[in-house]
Amino acid sequence: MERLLKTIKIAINEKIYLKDPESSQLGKRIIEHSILMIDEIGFESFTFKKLGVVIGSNESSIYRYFENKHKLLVYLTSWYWGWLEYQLVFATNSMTDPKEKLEKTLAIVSKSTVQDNAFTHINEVLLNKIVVNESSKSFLTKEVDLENKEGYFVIYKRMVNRLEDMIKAFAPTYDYPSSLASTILEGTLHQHFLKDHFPTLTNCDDKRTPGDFIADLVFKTLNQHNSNG
Amino acid sequence: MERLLKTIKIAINEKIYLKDPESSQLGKRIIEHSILMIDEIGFESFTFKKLGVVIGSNESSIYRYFENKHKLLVYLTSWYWGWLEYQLVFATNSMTDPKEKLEKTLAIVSKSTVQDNAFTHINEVLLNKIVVNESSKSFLTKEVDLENKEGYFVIYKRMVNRLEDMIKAFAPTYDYPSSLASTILEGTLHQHFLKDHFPTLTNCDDKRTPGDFIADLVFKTLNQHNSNG
DNA sequence: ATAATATAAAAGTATTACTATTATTTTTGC
DNA sequence: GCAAAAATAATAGTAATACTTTTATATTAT
Repeated sequence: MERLLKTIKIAINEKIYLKDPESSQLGKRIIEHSILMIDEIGFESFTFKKLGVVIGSNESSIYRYFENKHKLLVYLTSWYWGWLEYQLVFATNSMTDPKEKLEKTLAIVSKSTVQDNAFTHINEVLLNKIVVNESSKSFLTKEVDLENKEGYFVIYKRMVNRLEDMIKAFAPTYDYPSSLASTILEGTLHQHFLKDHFPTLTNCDDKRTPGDFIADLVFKTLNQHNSNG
Repeated sequence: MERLLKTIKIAINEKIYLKDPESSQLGKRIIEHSILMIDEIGFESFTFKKLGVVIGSNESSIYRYFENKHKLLVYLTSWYWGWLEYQLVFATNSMTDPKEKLEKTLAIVSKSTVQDNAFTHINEVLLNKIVVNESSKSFLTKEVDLENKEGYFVIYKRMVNRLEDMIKAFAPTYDYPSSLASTILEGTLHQHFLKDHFPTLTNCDDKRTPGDFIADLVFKTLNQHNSNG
């Protein structure tokens, strides 16, 4: 998989950036260090000026890649979902049994991220932390409808729709396949957050993971549905 | 209920404000118009300066009530959860059947908010919209652990724990009562958001509500659990 | 070698998120 | 009803943010 991914590029909607950060060394440094910095100080405190200082570059040069830090966040989360989607499709493509396929899918979307060395300038473990802690801010804005229309969130939506399809294949008459799919993704992220900051609001920890909870929830729901109509 | 609530005050942790906004006319105007304004322009664009202009008061006077807009958001969401908690306890207190009680609870926490005239300066419908669109930003911060330790989120946590207790009463051996409880609250808000902005990611609309989805999810899960162990 | 492009440096602007000081108004305690 | 205290308003000021613009320098492509 590693070798294959080295030739693969996660395709991000061109409207999100002014200049493709994958097209230059500076662009890659922007991505690499924005991940480190947002993880370290949080999205609110993160600025292009501070980023410029640590990558030894000028604020104005960063503005030639991204209009503002919000679009950079949209880029980073899109990249993450594209990367996860790739893993998902790769791992489940050959599977035929709907149950196995759904199980594998849940395992992939809810597992703790491990470093993937295929993309040397992207730290996937930290990017996953950013998705847990910051990604809601990319769509909880007044501009969400406009940006959605422009296609900023297509990768995420495609991911939810893939999950929806797997749910339908396993339980064709279930009434809420897309609501369950979106709940799986958001719910998993939220349980990861609670595990780290509000342990009394979750039963998840290092032994019973958010993935275990979600798998239990999904299969209890769909099995009950399949057996009782 | 209306008359009773007129004598009730939602108790908010005193560390969240510098001066209790319920203690003066100016304070109430701050709350009233911050709700209108955050709903209208969004939390990012909302400033104390703009609020001062519309309430005909000075920026510096607002700073005597709240240190910054983040604490005001924490106050507003706390008030909302306290208000919902009150309705929940009031409506379910006399119930004895665990199933009925859980059903009623789900109905209350997931229903579309209607205006409550008991608190004249608070528009609960708009406040509910703010909770859907902005409340995640109150805890997705680098300061969350510190603020949690200071008790900023006690009301929300108490609400999740009440839900957890109802789940336990109905399904005493279920493994994930608090994870399910937190998923119910966050999931409901998220489905409301999707319904308004990403209709392809949810099956909920005006006919099949987020409440219907969540009730279906919860009872399918817990019934399956109760019958299969 | 020249032109085109990318990056860096510097300066400037409007706004934000405050703090501090002083003046004025309102409330309260006697 | 008056003085003291408290609350609010007005004004000014600061440092940082979120940019934009201009110009200079370096890099790359033809």
